[in-house]
Amino acid sequence: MRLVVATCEVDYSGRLSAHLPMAKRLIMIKSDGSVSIHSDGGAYKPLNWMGAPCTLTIERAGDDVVWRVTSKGPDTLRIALADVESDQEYDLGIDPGLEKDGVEKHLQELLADHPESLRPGLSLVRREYFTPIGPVDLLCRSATGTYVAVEVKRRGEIDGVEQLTRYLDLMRRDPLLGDVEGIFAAQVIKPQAKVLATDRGIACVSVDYDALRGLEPDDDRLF
Amino acid sequence: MRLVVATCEVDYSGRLSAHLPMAKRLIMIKSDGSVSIHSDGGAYKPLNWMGAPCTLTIERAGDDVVWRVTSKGPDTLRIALADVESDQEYDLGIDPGLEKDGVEKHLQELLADHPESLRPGLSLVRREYFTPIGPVDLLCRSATGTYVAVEVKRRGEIDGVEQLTRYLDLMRRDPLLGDVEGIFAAQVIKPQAKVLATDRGIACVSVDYDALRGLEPDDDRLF
DNA sequence: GTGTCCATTTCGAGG
DNA sequence: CCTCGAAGTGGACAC
Repeated sequence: MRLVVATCEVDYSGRLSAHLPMAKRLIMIKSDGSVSIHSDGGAYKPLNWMGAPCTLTIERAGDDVVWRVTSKGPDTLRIALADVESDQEYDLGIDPGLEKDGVEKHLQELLADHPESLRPGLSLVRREYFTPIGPVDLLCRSATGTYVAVEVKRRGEIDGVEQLTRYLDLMRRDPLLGDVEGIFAAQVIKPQAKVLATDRGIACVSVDYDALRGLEPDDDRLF
Repeated sequence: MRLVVATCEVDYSGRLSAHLPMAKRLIMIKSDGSVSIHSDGGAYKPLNWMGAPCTLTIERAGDDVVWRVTSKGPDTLRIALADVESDQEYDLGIDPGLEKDGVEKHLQELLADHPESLRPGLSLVRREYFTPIGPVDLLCRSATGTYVAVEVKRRGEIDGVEQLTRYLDLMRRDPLLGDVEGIFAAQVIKPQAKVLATDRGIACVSVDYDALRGLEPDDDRLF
């Protein structure tokens, strides 16, 4: 990885056009050739970038040095360097990578193992029940035999309600299923999503992730 | 901005749990306090990060130094530093900021100038036609006088169809408009979105951005 | 401030 | 390889 701190002016042309006036910034060049230009503010997103694969060519225009970064497509990044304050290269090697835990998939697994936590008497028919427009997270059945489609989200927002609504519309046309109820399950459900769901006759359940995890045998929790 | 290149081990706990094994990485600390940890691969997204506002406290555990970055909420980033290869501070000042041009808005402008490219005989009534739930990109009228609502997207996905559907539902209740047809226009329309649109009687049009631009007088294209 | 929608999204899974 | 949905999404604009 090469780190350059320099006063520079940047122009991007490709999917859109963008321009950065002359100012001091950090230019990060990864060993795969990708380039990103960071300011000292904002979140982690760089001001401009070019993802790999790409090539860097250097042009000299009088006192100025211009880097041109090009990809296969029409994307071009032009970096005009005025003053270079620092230019250093580091050998970081390949990263062992990130281990995650606690996303939607895990929540879905937990609920698949404990459907009764969503509603007493509920039993699992299958996970990822396939419909022509995509898989329903959980297909369950109530004590009375009615099918119940469950959409699982980490955060319950309006999109998730729309998604479940589409599934329900489709499933209710299937004579093999008959009537299908809907449950929208999430750790936190936003008020607007709750209003929309209720208006459509969809039940909302707030899921306690830690409590659910407590119900599990804790084989794979310690690592 | 402070740049530290160091062998480190990182743990994040908050919205999820994540762990990074010991390896050499770049740690970027911006002047607003935000921290991001980058490897020498992948796109611009860091492996771990903590957005501002947050506070960094330093703990010493024998030979090791541990940085603890905490936000208001439950988010915590724990960085255990083994070897520090470089640690430098730069004063970048505030960035003058990015100037963009040429996204969905431009596509909408082009289509507003050439509605007949969407369907022969179509004429523009107005751009950004306001409804209580948001603006319709283009309101047009067909040769026969029927109103046509057009939703413009760079990439046509299922969300866009939902959006147009909501607008159409609302507009069709307006006796002043009468029947309203829908056109979903995008540079590329995904198959699932096309299926949903068709199922709802919404026409799909793939837009050739470059061809449209060719129809324009090219005053403002050169700069 | 909250809500909503776009993004040069990035990232991962699955067919 | 593409397609799709999720993200600790981030960012901009409207209300």
